[in-house]
Amino acid sequence: MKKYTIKDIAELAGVSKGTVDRVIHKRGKVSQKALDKVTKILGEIDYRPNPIARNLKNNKVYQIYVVLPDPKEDNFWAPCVEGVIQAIEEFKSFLVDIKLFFYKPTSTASFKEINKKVLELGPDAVLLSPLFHKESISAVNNYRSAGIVVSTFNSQIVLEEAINYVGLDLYQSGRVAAKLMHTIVPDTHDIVICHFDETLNNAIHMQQKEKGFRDYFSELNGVDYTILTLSVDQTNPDLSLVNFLKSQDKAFGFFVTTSKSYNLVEILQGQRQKNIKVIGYDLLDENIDLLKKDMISFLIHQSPRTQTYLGLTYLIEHFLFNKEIPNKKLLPIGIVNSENLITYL
Amino acid sequence: MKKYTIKDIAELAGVSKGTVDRVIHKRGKVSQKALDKVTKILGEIDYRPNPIARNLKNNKVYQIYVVLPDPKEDNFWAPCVEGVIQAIEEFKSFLVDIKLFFYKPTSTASFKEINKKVLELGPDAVLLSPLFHKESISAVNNYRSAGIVVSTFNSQIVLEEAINYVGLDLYQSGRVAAKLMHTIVPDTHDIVICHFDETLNNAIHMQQKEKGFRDYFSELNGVDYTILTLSVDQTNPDLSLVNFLKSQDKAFGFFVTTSKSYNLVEILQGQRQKNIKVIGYDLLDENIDLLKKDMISFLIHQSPRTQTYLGLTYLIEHFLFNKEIPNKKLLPIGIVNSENLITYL
DNA sequence: ACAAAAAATGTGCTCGAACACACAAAAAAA
DNA sequence: TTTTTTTGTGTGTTCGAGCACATTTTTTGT
Repeated sequence: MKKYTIKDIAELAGVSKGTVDRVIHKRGKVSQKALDKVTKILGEIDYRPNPIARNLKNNKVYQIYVVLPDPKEDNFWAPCVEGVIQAIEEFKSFLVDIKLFFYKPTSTASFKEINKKVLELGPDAVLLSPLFHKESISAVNNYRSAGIVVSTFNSQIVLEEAINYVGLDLYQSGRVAAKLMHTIVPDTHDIVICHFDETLNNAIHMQQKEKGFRDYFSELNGVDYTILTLSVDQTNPDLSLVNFLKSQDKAFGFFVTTSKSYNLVEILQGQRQKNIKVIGYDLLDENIDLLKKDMISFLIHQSPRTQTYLGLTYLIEHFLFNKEIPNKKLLPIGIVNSENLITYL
Repeated sequence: MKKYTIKDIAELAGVSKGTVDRVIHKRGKVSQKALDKVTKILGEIDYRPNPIARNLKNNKVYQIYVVLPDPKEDNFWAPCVEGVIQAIEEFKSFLVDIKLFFYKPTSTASFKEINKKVLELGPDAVLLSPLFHKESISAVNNYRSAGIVVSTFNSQIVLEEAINYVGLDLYQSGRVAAKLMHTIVPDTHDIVICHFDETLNNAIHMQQKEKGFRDYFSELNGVDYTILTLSVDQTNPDLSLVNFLKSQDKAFGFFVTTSKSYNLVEILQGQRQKNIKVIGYDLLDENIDLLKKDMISFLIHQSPRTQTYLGLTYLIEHFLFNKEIPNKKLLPIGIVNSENLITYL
């Protein structure tokens, strides 16, 4: 499998490399005769420009900025930062400059402000966690008008034109949780879906997960579970939750749609019969601890670290080597128990 | 974060780029004075040679050969070939040449023959599936004496010097299966470990998995399961298996240590009570079918496709960009049920 | 002191693509 | 026909590292 260069083509076509260049890039003036000669050769061989030579000539430092919630505000985002750091480390020698920008996950104003700032700095690409749907669409459009490539991770947003996304199919993850619940909870017992988030700013996430969860059970024949939904936010503090849980004597399986399973387990502790089953999301330290103690049966892993790492490598390799960015990269939905846990850390 | 070039260093140190080159590569003669000047600058700045320029100058087509069992003989290996094809596709434009070599998974002679052939061809690197332990060690040593880089995948072999490995921790995967079994099978029931392989050439694999499985249960306190082991090979055909299973009335959970779960389910079908639980390995079409029908509870995913893909990218990026090859890359042990199945395909 | 050898250092070319620029050939205008 | 413009084509430089070769400086031997 011979690798052809522009010079090779020039010789084969009996023209100079300048002419070949003009034909390939459709720039400048080329006579019909020369065009024919070169396109003939181009059709006969499989010419792929050497991405390394191209990049060397380019000699540009690409600016890629990552916009995500501050992990100090919500620990869920800490692994995302690790993924970014890993990418920085791995591409240190290359002409890329990766910078992190944090916003407050509880504040749309902060989100807008940071995106404005990033837009002004004018990077080549932005990897964005589009937590707030409306504001994200506007931010993405602004970036695009400025010719900035945008990729998203963790939550999908809907736009007319497709946008690059790395993350989970959240609806499907709800179905996965349901299947697990179905496997471990006898069908005479009740199930509670808990939307456990202090600010409810993960609303879209939680809805998609709930839908997947409920769809699974409603598609089952001959089995009827009772499934309740419980939303907890700032206007609905722990006390009311405790009261609710007390009143639901039969509830047996709990599906927590956020990373706050540990919060639920804490409240349930001692409160009810020991034999309840909890399925939740994310490998936070608090959750890991309870998973090991069998107080959480399964955790669904959203691979936050992989999301940012992959999102970044796609962008970097696009700029450096002209690789195509996959439009939609859905990561495997990881089912984690106490034994395969370490293989995910 | 400025990126320095050799020319930059030469100017800063007041010498020519030739001298800087000699200092960096410790070749040729350099005066103490010049050495000091250059090392001083080198200590002050963070110089990283541009891997792209280096590779361009190199201008060598790296030969990387993949040696694995013929997927026509055992379908387990088909995804491995897909992983190789994906890597070929992705690095088409680069100066790498990836070739596939198949051996018969039932024949050590074939394994030796193929490795001899590959050794004679003298590639730059070999990605090897070391199915036969003794023969693999000898093959790896031969490659190394010839200065060929070797990486392995799917099964780990033990050597004095470390060898690159991409794959699962098989012992741990046995523990994962045990934990799952523990979650879905009441402790009054018996469990059978099935080593289901026509030729028993996966002996090491199966032993590691069994050990992990048994260790998990023996570490449990206050619960005693009865765990039986059943080996099936050519000298022990289906009939004897059927007889065995008939005699074990209490057996309830089955752990199949190979990808042949479908074989077990086929035999069990109609033979015994319906409510048995099977946990096995690998997303073969036959297994997937049974997983969807709930006749297999969980499949453990060994990510064969990812194993070869990753193993290859490590080698390629090592040659092209001087990246370090991770000595041991243990992939997450994927727990697969009917709902997260599609996210693994 | 002077030539020869050895040591130290600088210069220049290569890799492949990209692109500026110079120059030639053909076509249009004088 | 000559001049000017348009169109077409080839040459040469750049990017950074690597390495061969040329050149300069120092050391050694007589």
